[in-house]
Amino acid sequence: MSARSKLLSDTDYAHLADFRYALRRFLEFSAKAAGAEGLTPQQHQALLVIRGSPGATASVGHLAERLCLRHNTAVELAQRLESAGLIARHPNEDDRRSVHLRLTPMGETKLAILSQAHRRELRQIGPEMRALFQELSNENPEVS
Amino acid sequence: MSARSKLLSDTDYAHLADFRYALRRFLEFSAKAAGAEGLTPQQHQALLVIRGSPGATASVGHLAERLCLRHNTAVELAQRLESAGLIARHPNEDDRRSVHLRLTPMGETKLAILSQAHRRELRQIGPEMRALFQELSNENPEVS
DNA sequence: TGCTTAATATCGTAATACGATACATTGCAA
DNA sequence: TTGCAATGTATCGTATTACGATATTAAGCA
Repeated sequence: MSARSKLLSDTDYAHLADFRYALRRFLEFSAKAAGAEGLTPQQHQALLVIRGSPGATASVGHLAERLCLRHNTAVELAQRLESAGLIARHPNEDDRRSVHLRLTPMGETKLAILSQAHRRELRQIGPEMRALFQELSNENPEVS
Repeated sequence: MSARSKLLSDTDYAHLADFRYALRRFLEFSAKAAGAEGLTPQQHQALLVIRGSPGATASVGHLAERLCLRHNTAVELAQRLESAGLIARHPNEDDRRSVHLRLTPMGETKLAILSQAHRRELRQIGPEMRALFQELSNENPEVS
């Protein structure tokens, strides 16, 4: 019975699939919202990382870490954000290898709009997501 | 006060950022797990959609819908899955425009391995995710 | 000073999602 | 039944972007 319980039933697969579908719809919502503000999804998330970091500032390396990206990808993303006028680079006086990324007023405004919309959406889907986690956690309850 | 409550504090941004970070780490876990089985993330998710659909079969259109992709992208994805020997196409007798996509034994095996790992991971992060939803839902509690 | 490490930057490449478009089949209406 | 719009799948060219490999600059330390 404990060996059997590791196998997945049709229902288990359906639950996993439903969870991923919910996730994708959220990401789709997020991408559309970003697009409505003229941002790519990654640009939006980069702004959120920066704004959500201590002092509302982040280094390129920190950005990479929080976005689960390689350093060079974060560099390119930061360059595009700067070109778009959404962030500014400030020299780091303490370590001149490093750079402080900070939002411009335009970046602030767009992120504020997006974040309000996202908080609303997350509150909407919260109950469904919690239920999905519940279902996934309750299947085959006491199994190694 | 009801106008003020729509604005976001530093903490609000941090919570949103933490939530997205948790999401990305899960997606990163998922991508790595798929890669360990020789699959791209989209291939894995396509297998899950098909397997989780009624009758363990799905049309290209249904695949597109559940993956939040355009039809043509789903076609290409299905082609790559077929080339990789992970799915097979079966003619739909009822509607010859349509195709039934179904997992091959190899697809079944790899999806089973991945799904067990994912269920484990989701049970792990479930409490954290629930807490994050909680925090997001509890900020500025009674606001339009 | 010289060496190692760390942070950011540059460049070429590959993967993939998309728009536009085409083709085949179905179903409906006249 | 014939014609036409709608539906499902397929093809092709393009653009974006994440990556690996590599380079550059600065810090830390023996």
